[in-house]
Amino acid sequence: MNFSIAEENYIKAIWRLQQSDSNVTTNELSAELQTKPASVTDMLKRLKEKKILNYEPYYGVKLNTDGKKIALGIIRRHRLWEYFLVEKLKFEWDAVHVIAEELEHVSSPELIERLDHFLGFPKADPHGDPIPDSSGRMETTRHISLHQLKEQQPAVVSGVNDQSSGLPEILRQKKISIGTKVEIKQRFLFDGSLEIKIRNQPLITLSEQLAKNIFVTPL
Amino acid sequence: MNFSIAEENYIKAIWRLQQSDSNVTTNELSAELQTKPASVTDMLKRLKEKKILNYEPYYGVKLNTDGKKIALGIIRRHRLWEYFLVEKLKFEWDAVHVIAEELEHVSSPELIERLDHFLGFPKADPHGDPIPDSSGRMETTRHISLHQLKEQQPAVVSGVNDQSSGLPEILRQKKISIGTKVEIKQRFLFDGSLEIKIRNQPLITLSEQLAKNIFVTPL
DNA sequence: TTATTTTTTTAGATTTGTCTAAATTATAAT
DNA sequence: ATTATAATTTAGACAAATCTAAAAAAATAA
Repeated sequence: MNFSIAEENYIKAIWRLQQSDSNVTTNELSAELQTKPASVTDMLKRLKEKKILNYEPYYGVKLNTDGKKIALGIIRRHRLWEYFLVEKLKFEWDAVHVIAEELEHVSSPELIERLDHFLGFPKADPHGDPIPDSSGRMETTRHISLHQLKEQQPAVVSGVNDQSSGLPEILRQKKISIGTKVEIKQRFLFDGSLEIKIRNQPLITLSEQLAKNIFVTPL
Repeated sequence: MNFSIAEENYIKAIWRLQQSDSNVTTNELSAELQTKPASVTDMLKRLKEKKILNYEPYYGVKLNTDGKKIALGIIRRHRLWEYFLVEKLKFEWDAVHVIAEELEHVSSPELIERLDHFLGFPKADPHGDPIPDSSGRMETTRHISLHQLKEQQPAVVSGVNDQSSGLPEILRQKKISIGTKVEIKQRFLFDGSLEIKIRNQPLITLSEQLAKNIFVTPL
């Protein structure tokens, strides 16, 4: 079956919300996609017709097996293009998300297989998010946000939010990148800011906002 | 101003037809785009609103200066992507046209400038068609089809039809590629077929159909 | 030059994806 | 348990891009 760009965007959004939430509501989708709830309802009815999700009026929506497979195909295209944009075209990673959102809808399977090969079958995109293989399998790097990390618990930076711009600049300044070893030394309840230790450098301060956009894997 | 994918396809089609025809008719466009003449009329009225072409009911259409600039931007994107697909992803050139028709609508100017840089600022796409620079200028390689070449007139193959599939296979077999020196030795009026000479090889026969899809620059 | 054919446009309908406003259902609060 | 609030759906409208059928204009042929 074939999906329009609008449909693909809904599928992707449902998949993303479903990761944390299992059952996705109309309002959540409406916020995620910047459309009105009424439009979401319309689209969910159409996608239900296409048998890629379970939708019960008033009770939210969930992708079925087919729907998840389609979603992972879109994610795969998105992340491969992001990798291409950063590795080959030398974009900063905060600039690539918007462009990849367009490229991901180009629908030639052979294009994607060749792109994957050209890029050397990367396992993760520039934000640290895993790239599904052609059959939809991907590493489940279960990372949490640095904000959720326990104090004194060593961890490695494994990703950053792929939607937020301006992140590379501040991370460069703070000398944080994917792979950096970090540990929370102190947490201020007043503003949620953190004092963290990086290798043998002096303590640095991160705002709550920043810590929420950095993902880590505890060691 | 911003154009939809449908609008861009019309602009590109008008530009292409305008090359040989100056004044483009509704029916020509309808044939080129595989739509009904009535749909063409509708779209021409909308594009006239946007002031990128001159359209007089019953008297055809012509892109104005702005329209040509937009068209050349689309052509630029198309041809750069074709070059990428062949040179980097190792597609055969008859496979790339359809994919490039999708990629050409991805609308980030910075993407295209970086892609151009990454590819080394190529002057022509894999079919020999010149790539406009970022301000819309391009080499006017005035090539003619091999079918139109005069007998005994030496020429160099400078391009092939970018829309026809199966061409690389037959050209590989006949040992013809861009840059090959050719000369027509004999033309048969019966079926339009040609006997041509390539370097120091024995004469080979090309069908009229094939000769019409090969472009040459007379020497 | 008049009639016929072809081309083009107009009128009205359809699909996709969106919206607003109103109605309905579910959830939370008293 | 009833009411108020919040979430969701329905109904009806709209813009973009297409279509069919009919009307109008231009080109061609008798």
